[in-house]
Amino acid sequence: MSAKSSSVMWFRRDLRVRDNPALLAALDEGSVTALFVVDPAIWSGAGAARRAWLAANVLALAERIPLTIQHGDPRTVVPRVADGRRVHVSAETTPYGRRRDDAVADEVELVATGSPYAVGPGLVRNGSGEPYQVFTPFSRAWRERGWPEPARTPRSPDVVAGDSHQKAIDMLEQAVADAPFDLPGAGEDAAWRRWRSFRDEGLGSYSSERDRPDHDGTSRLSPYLHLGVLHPRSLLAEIDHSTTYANELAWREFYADVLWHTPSSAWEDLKPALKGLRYDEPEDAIEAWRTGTTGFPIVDAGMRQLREVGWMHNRVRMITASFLTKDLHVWWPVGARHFLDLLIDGDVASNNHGWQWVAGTGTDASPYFRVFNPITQGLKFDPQGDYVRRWVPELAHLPGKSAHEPWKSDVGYEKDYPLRIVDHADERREALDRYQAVRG
DNA sequence: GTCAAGTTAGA
DNA sequence: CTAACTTGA
Repeated sequence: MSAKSSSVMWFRRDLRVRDNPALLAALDEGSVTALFVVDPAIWSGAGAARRAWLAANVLALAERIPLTIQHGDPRTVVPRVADGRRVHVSAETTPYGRRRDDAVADEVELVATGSPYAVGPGLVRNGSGEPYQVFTPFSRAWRERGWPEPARTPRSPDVVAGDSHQKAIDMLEQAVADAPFDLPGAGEDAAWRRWRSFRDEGLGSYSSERDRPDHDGTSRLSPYLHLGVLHPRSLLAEIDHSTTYANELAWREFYADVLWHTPSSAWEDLKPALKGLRYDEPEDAIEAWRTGTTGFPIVDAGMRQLREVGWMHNRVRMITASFLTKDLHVWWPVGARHFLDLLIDGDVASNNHGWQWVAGTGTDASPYFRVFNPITQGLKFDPQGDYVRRWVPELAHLPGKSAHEPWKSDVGYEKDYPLRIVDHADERREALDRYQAVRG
């Protein structure tokens, strides 16, 4: 392009300046209007913590480059701001994002460069050209295919200030003020500090420590990856691709790929095999699950961690999800919805397919009869009971692993910890019976 | 330590 | 045909 002009960079799930190919593509055309649109369709459906986390990261980006902040339906706001100019984006791959972008592209020239993933969803195929349905072979092919090097960081990006909507800025600032608890540090610099600290101190022991909810052994990078404050390619460039952490990033890419091929799997069973399964709607028990008062220590600890900090250790996500679906026989979207309302890293692809993995309706040739035992899982992964005591004050007086089995202690219930709402052995059999019934 | 058990992907 | 699969009893 010879005569440099002007374009728009519309930020969505890529709230960063570093390693942002879409931003570079926009800058290649001349001066850039950097736009963020507070979309009521997303904003009104998000809980206070998710709104605060998004707002804090948008405002952090606005401190780095002049950001034009607007509010309203992107289908009308983006064309108005563009005013005939081209609009650059990172490709969005979720069902809502794709519908929205298709609609916006009817009104403006929308140019997609890159995506929130190292390998764009849809690009990894098996030998027959079909999408993978099982993680392990996907991850092998994903590694073999590879991805580009990180994009360069623009030194002094020519971003020009535009008209912001004061109401939109007020909404963001109010959301940060209304944060229900302390959030991680927002913005790219905080994200990179967390990455470097994890890379230098946590990566070596990650494969064994990641499964321990009582230790700080996870990366805690998911909230940044969720909003694109970090790009996974930036991280992969600094580590060995055979590491367990790279494999966890591959899970994220796998689920995005699955959702790309089957958008309906966001809220419906991916595999129809269990369509006829009988589900319950036990309102009181579901509420006990949400509030962390089921009487199963590891389940309650996880559910309270979720409410209190907007994040839950992944091992415990699986345990609590198994409890809702297998012990309470509740359809997985009920749990997926609750997680998405509260998790600051809640991502429709990873969250909902993780739920389907547990429920047995998802990918993976996983046995439908997999039922987590909440007590043995607790004893195995929180062997000293530290995690349970940290999140369940009614059990804080029980020493060591006895916190996992208050029913075995004379003083187990003296702080009013609730009795177990179900018998796990009974409900396990019930779950297996129901699966058998639909399989004939 | 062994078995229970379903599905996929690639040899 | 066989290995693999965030497991439980």
